[in-house]
Amino acid sequence: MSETDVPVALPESANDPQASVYEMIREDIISARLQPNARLKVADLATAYGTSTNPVREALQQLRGEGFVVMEPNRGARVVAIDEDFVRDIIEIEMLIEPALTRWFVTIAADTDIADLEASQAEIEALNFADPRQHGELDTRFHQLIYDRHYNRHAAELWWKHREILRAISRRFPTSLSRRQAVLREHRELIEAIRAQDADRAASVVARHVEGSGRHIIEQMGVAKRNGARRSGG
Amino acid sequence: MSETDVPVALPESANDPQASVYEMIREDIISARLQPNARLKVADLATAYGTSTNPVREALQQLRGEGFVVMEPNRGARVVAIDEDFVRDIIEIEMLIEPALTRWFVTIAADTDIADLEASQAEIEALNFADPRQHGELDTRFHQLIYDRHYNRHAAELWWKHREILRAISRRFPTSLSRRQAVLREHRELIEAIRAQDADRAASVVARHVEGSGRHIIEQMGVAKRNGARRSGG
DNA sequence: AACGAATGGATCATACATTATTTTGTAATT
DNA sequence: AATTACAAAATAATGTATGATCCATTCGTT
Repeated sequence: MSETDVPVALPESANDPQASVYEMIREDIISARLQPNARLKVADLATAYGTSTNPVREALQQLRGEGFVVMEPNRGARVVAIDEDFVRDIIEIEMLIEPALTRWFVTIAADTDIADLEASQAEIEALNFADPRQHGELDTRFHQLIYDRHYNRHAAELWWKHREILRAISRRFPTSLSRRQAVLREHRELIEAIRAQDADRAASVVARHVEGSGRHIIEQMGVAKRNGARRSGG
Repeated sequence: MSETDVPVALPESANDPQASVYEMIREDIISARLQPNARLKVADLATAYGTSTNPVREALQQLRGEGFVVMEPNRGARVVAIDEDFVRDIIEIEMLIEPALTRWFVTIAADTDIADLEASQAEIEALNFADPRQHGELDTRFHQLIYDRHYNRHAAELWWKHREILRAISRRFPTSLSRRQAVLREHRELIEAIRAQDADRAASVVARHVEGSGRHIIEQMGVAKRNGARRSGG
């Protein structure tokens, strides 16, 4: 058997009969049920997800366009390696884009917008990280309130794409206590800066927020990797 | 017939028998042979490009991932409108990314790198915009010397994707004399800043370069649109 | 206007053909 | 015996063809 030729680790996110093949494969990549560098054989996937090969082929193309899958001509598809570099790359791009999107929001934010942000933040604080998955959704919604308002749909969609990847990765790891505190603090600080119409401050808070998020994810990935290596005998 | 239901304007970029369906459709979208908002019917495309439907469907998924095509469930694909907003969106993102990539290059550039840049610039000046297409290639190569060195492959690939779109659009329009001068001037200035290890200056030159490029494209698009409207009776 | 049939076309399911890659087996060479 | 070279077989990607099903729009009727 070759290098990382994962032995058909039956994916089985095929619970939701509503989900498309694309969504299921994507979910399985993100949740690491389909491991990094695993070969994605069309026929295997088709049987695993209970469809024909046609939808699988299209799903793989789509996933390639979104960066979840890499393909070589005549050699098929593989799961992209979501490693520290991958996260760092995305975070660096977000550290450029999110502050820019935030600046625009500061210039157009009305009282109702700020009220929405506060309501969203209140939900986050009420949940208090009890459910990682739900926290991820609330946190995403908080930032979405800011970025969805931007006229640059390309940039907003780029954020969304990156966000979904990062959220999915984060879901696999616990959030440290210090990171929890930082998240809440930075959110409050961001709302303050927006209320004060201080674009520079808002932008710098966001940059710090994104960087901290990335740093935390990468640290957690390192922890997981070390643990994984230790128990990889089973 | 519905709104923009382009009447099967036989694409026919099917000259190159080597090119994949994906490449041909992409080329036809970029060169506006497939017009904005045109419906992309799988069966039509298959016959037009001389393939079966399967490769077409896969190509469309890929193009969707790259933003050339928009799809609605059960309603198929359409060519995305490459209008002023589209260009502005991309340019704004590039105005964030390219300066950042450039800063890194300044920190690692060796004498040979600068020599490469100068050689590339010499080629550009020798051609002196005689062939728009070739100029586009040389100009792309010039910037590629800088960006390909970056460790952030995601960012570099994002640049490349955007670059190809912009280059293709530019090819449709002439370059004004003032823009030609600005391009040459800014390239030289960039080389100077890199040689002087002045990251700030290099970054600001690049930002200006990108912005000017976008402004020029958008102006030319406006000219073309007005001309097109006038002769749209034929 | 409301409703149901007819249509066009996307999407999905199969089956098969073709081609490129990888593996495997065998023989020749060192 | 180990290594290299190469042919044959297996594997899997890619392309073709065809029919079924589902969805959205159009059209005719009430």
